[in-house]
Amino acid sequence: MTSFERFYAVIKRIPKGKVATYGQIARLAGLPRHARQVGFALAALPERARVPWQRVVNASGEVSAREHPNSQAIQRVMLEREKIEFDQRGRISLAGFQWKVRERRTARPS
DNA sequence: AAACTGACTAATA
DNA sequence: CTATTAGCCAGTT
Repeated sequence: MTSFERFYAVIKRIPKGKVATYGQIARLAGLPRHARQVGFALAALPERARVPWQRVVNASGEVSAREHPNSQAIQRVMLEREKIEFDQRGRISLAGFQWKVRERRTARPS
């Protein structure tokens, strides 16, 4: 399994209406400090893949810039369509919209 | 094989 | 709050 596929698997679990950061994806995939690789994986993502790539934003809660600015706008529209709100500066409140998930846990909490 | 390149981040000023 | 910087690391040249 490639690291890309591990990232995709995590991203697929992001619920509609929530977002996750690149670093968060990397950590959940078991590959800490691979945030940049996550972005790279998304850039390489084939259009046909059913991966909610639009739900991945940077640690500041904004849609990251990229080579083709167009898809950036598309991403925002897709998120707004999921009822995610942007402030005047184009940022999402992570406090309210970030996907919070329990990290892997080995022991059972009684 | 060495250099370059990011859809990144946390720390610092 | 914004701007800069130094880490980061696999895929591409």
